[in-house]
Amino acid sequence: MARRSSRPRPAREPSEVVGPPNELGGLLADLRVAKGLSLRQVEEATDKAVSNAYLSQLEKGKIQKPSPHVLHSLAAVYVVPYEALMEKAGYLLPSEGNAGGRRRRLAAFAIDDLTAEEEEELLKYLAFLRSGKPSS
Amino acid sequence: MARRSSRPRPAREPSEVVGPPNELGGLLADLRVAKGLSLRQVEEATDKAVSNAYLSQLEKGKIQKPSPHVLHSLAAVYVVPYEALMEKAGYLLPSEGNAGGRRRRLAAFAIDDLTAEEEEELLKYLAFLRSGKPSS
DNA sequence: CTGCGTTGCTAAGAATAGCACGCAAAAAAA
DNA sequence: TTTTTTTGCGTGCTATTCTTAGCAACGCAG
Repeated sequence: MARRSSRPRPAREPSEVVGPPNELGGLLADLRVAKGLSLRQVEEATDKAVSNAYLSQLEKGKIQKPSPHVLHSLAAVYVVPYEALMEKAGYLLPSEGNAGGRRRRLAAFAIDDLTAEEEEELLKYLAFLRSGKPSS
Repeated sequence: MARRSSRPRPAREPSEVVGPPNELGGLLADLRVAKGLSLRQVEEATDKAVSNAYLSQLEKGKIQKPSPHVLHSLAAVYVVPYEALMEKAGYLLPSEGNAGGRRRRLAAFAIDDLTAEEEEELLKYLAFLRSGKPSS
């Protein structure tokens, strides 16, 4: 299997967000044992969102990129913050959640008060404005 | 700076992590058009991290759970912060990303690249939007 | 000892993310 | 016009996530 027809491509690394590969599994296992919970108890605590079998694979490092939905459920059971698990899974850089060092001045008008609907309307209008102009 | 407290807050079901189903596709399409980029130009801009074919399916709502890795790449191309796409994809609750209480009401989509004229046009349009619409 | 329940774990499969390839239509060039 | 390029989008296909059953080992009554 895994027979490539032909890939002359230099096998580009997708340059991922970041990621320690296997440490997540051990962390999840430690968290569970620290809470004194069994695999099935965790499954029950997540309201069947994470099966005990899948959690086992997760802890043994057989899953490389668990869905954020799973991480969120587990973060709720073990009390750790969701961000921490996301970071361990390689979905977030160590301090990516609150950069804020960029984008300043132009946002000076009322965008802080935008509702989601207004945001989308503005975006569509901007798309219309620029529909013929490649920037720069 | 007057504070608009009359934001129509959409009720949310406390069942799932979050539940905007298909809104992500339209948002991504709007962002791309607003930048004046084609599907293949975005693929190129992400350094082949997101194929044009997949981006098409993404914009048409055929993909339900895109990987955060994809969202990260797209957030880099369109200037929108990573958090925003994660939230639209249903991976984050509207105020989950920042535990420090720092409220970064983003909605700063392509604002970094706005020209002065575009900013003025947007401001006018926003004024128009808000003058004609009662709060739902 | 023989059930009976719980533990972690695995095998096999269903479901889906994501990509390479290619096509029809629109746009641009000739 | 015709030809070429670019556009978005559909079609297989692979890799991976996640699920449903089930297994072997353990402890504890009876």
